[in-house]
Amino acid sequence: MTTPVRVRFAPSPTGYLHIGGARTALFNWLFARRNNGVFILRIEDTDRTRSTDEYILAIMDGMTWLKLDWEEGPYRQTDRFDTYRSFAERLIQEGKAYYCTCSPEELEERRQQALALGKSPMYAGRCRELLLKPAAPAAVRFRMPREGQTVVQDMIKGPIVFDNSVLEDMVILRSDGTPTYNFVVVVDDIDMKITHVIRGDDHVNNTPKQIHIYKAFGWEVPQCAHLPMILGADKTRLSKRHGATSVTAYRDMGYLPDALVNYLVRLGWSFGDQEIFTRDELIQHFSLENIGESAAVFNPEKLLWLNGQYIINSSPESLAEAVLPYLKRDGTVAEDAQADMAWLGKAAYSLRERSKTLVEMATQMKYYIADEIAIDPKAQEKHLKSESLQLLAEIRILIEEAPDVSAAAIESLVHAMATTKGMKLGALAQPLRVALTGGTASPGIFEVIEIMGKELVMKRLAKVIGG
RNA sequence: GGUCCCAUCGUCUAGUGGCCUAGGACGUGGCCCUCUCAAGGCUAAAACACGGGUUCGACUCCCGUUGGGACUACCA
Repeated sequence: MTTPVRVRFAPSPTGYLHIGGARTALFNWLFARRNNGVFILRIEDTDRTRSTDEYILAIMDGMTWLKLDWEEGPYRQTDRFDTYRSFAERLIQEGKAYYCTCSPEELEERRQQALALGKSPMYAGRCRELLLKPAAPAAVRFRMPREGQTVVQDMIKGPIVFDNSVLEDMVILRSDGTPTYNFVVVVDDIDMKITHVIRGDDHVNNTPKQIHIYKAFGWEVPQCAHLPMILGADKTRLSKRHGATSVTAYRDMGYLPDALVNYLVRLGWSFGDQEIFTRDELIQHFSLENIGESAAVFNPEKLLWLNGQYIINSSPESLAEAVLPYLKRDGTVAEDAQADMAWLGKAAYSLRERSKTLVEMATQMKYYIADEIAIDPKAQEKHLKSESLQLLAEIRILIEEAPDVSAAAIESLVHAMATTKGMKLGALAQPLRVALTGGTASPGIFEVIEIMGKELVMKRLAKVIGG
């Protein structure tokens, strides 16, 4: 009987859910699902000046959109300050932590001096042996061992060895009594019985410090797995200057959550040559062993391709659902309109191979829906000359008199007309396309006619031909 | 500066000592299909950072160099 897997995603609410955070959340979620474990959301808001409720909501919104559901939480660390203080108190009692009255200004000054001398800027331990009593403005520092080594057994990178001499006596309680990150993480992970800590590898240097806190309390250290970073095209850590980095920005740009998840999971994880996975396949195949060890560059073009693949493989029903919000956002469909979802599905489905995003799809759908369309001047110039207009007039009569405007029916009519005139189909199809869609690119023109319906087609032709 | 991590096509990656004249995917070029644009099919160019070992044999193991990244707060 093994202990049940419990993992957590622990973002700090100082910004929206970004690409890197989303991938960390995703890997935790996948690991939990794969192992029938529990996925916990914990908000690390001990920095009260930078954390906001708005960001907490935004993070949850992002996770919900990506369909990363959690069993427990969101826990908020600001709700747990009493717990942290009592734990810290215990450390002080046992001499494992001590009061420090050095002011931030002094510390900064000493750091600069050390740096100028080419020495390590870490806290030298001035108050370490003073056995100070709790004075008004005093921080509490953890007493790190000065000798020996600490080994982090990382599930992705293998053993990582640190000399204890490089470990700083870090502050665990600020002088205002609030706890700091490296301390609360450990208290919470134990309190929440976390079995596996899966996080970004920007935390590896924190890990040996945290290990000593576990030990100070006599606790067992969870398994840890440090994920490689996600980089921008310039190979520096992905940030705002690399363009869109928040998850919701991708929603706004018309990406499907499953596509983003698929892209993110393949950034650092692989399963042979497979590129596209269903959620179930992901859960089934996911394992920490298949995670790479090197940082990965975020490639928007591959994400775009994947999104296109997901759109192509979507059903008409799900496309209708997915694209509707964008149609409303554009004002193509009225906010309060009762949409004909079956028709919408058919229209969206016709554009699935031509839309890399839902935004592109919604844009193209305008010509199926709008009363008036703008005609591209270049297209008009090329395809709507007077001879073309005459042909269109003939086609207009053909369609007018047609008992049904199914793609097949109209196609055979127009084909026959082309044959009679000894013309190529394109000579008829292109003017028709420009007249109906306003441009030179669209789905098969007969499919377009079927979807538009006779009334709208007649209207568009009348507009172009005149009369 | 110190500590730690990393190193296969431009990018994501497969590869766990011989299966590699290094495979797949995105992107790029060409061809095919075709009423347009796509989608799709076929195809081409494109990589084991470098130097030492270990071994009968290294992309794979070890060491070093170089390069990149992260951390180095009373931020998380």
